Amino acid sequence: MKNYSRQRAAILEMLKNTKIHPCAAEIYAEVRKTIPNLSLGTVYRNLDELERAGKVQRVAGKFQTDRYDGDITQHAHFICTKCGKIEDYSLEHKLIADIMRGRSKATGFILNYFGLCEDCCKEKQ
Amino acid sequence: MKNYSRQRAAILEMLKNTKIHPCAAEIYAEVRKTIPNLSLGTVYRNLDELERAGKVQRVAGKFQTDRYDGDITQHAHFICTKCGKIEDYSLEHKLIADIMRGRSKATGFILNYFGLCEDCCKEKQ
DNA sequence: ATCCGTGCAAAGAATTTGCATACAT
DNA sequence: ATGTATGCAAATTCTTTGCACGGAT
Repeated sequence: MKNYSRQRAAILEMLKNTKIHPCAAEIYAEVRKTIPNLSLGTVYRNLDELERAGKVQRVAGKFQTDRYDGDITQHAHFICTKCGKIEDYSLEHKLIADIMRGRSKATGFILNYFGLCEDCCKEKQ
Repeated sequence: MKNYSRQRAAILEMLKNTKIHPCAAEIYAEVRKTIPNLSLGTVYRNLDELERAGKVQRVAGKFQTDRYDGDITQHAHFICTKCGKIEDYSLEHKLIADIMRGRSKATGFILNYFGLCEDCCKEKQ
């Protein structure tokens, strides 16, 4: 996938330079400052595209709106259960080790991993 | 919260007895076999209620539809990137340790944890 | 009698899509 | 010239909500 549209490049750029893990509407509002006639549909299409190309990741969570992260290195997220803020943590962070061992005050964590299930592995194609 | 409606009890029961981590529509279809005039709004209202009461959990993920889990013990999910199937794993499972150490073939994992961020901790109330 | 939950249908929010036009190669 | 991406608006999909009625305590 090439990045030859201004829109796509600007969306990717914006995601690389923010720490707020924005949703589509927030990306739209921000990039519109540079490209005023940007449309929301274009944001959605490009987020799909960028995600499938592995240049961006959707944050796994319990949001009512998809949130995106321009940092595709392996890291953990802390998600505030009150305000929804998302913070990045390295996997080596002490807090994470504490949580995994049940020694932290955080209310909980989720560990989800991805891959092909057995059935899908068997299928040709 | 009491469980004194047939509908709520049936929804909870269904979630406790399935391993498919269903979405609201799947719960609706299943419970309707027993309570044919059940409405979808009631399913949504009860899922909210049950989640807030901690009797059920929404699965954190990248779905386009919320998925629910009647197992509220701490465990991990394996999510197939092709068909979307969700499988349960205990946190002690060897595969998880392997993934955490980068020794597994799974494409990736996410570790998200929840709690109050600093700002929200500071707020009165 | 009171409170809470329900079914139904309408409303709302988030996301996707069709189409004619415009841009990149 | 050809591919692909865009803006716009309509359409879909998922979820929430208002309201009058029914069931539980």
